[in-house]
Amino acid sequence: MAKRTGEKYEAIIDAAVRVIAKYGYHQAQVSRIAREANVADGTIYLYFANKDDVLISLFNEKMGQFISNASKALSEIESPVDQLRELIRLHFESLAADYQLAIVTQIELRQSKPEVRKEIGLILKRYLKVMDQVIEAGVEQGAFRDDFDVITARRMIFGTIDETVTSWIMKDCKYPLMDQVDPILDLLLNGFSR
Amino acid sequence: MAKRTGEKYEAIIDAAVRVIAKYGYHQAQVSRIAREANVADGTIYLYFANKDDVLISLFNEKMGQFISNASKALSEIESPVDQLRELIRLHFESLAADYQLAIVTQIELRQSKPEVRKEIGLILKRYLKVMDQVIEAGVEQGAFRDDFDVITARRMIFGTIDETVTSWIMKDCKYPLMDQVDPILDLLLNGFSR
DNA sequence: GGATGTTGAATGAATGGTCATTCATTTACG
DNA sequence: CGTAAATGAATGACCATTCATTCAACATCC
Repeated sequence: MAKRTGEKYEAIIDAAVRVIAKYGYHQAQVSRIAREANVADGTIYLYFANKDDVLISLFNEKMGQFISNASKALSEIESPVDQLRELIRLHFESLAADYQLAIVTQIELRQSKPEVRKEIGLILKRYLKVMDQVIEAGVEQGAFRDDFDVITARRMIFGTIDETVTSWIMKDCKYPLMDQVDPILDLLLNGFSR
Repeated sequence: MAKRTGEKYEAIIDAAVRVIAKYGYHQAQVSRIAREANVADGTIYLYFANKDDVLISLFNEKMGQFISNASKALSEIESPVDQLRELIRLHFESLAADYQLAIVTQIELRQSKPEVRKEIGLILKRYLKVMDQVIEAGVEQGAFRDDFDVITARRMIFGTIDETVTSWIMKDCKYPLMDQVDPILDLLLNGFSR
């Protein structure tokens, strides 16, 4: 049991994204996901240990993909400012490209049980490390100030990006998320002060 | 039914905070809240329409209180920079003062059903308006730049504060949250750039 | 080549546990 | 007494998970 690959494995994960995005976390019963994947209820348990495992695997697959892409893309950029811009751009781009996934990761999965959120947190940590590296490079190369705390700065970057995406979804993605990249970069770099 | 005041009304809300903080949202059954409040299960339905109503009322009572305090305090400050500092300070102070409430509003209530979260969002909006006013005053008085979007800036402030509080809770409140006020204010005002 | 056997994937109806909510009854108070 | 407040056992709805059964594909032998 619990194969972790195959056509149906992916079909179930993709069905879960669609069902959760459409009906919300609390209405995403196993049987509904199964129906959406054209699979019997029991089949899900041949590929996943339980319902929680479906959700964790979903996040792991999608986020893991994104972190790999982002790491690689950033490593090919020299300038810390350009790295930061690209980080924001990639983050927004990946969610704007698949707004069902955006709803699921940004809104719905945050309603999951502690055990699930704990796993999600571990996966997210890998992304936060990438952010830290960008900031540290900027400090070392002298593009950024050296008198602030990296963790505080990273929380600011992540918090700002996260809040921006969440409001974008809450407003039904009515405006282009990508338009926010440069305004945010500007404020992060230069602050509000005149 | 559904009186919205009285000794037991408050006892139930406070019990809900304690139970949710201690056992988590998903283990906060009505009967457990009732027991913690020294009240019978059915009594809760004399004061609240249903379980969701307990959660919404909880947030409304606690957050409403905070917004009133903050509005008043800020109106007595002239300098926009000082207003922003005080906003951050009050936000952190109110959560550092009652870390059970912090857990509930910051972590647990975010797992609630859509209907509950919608109500919570409405209440939060009043707070976001206060933030907007602080930013607008800063722009008008020339303390802040006038070439950024107020909404973008507010998302940055709120996102940063929110993420900071969440990590503080996730790290079991091991360091003084208040220590973060000035570093955050500095980064918001001046940015990362050298 | 067709009859028969074997395997494991897939099915979906049935189960069991969990709670929110109700309401018949009791208690307290004026 | 009469009324309102409080009680808590009983109810019923919901849903993840199980597992006896079916099905499909391929192998083996005459």
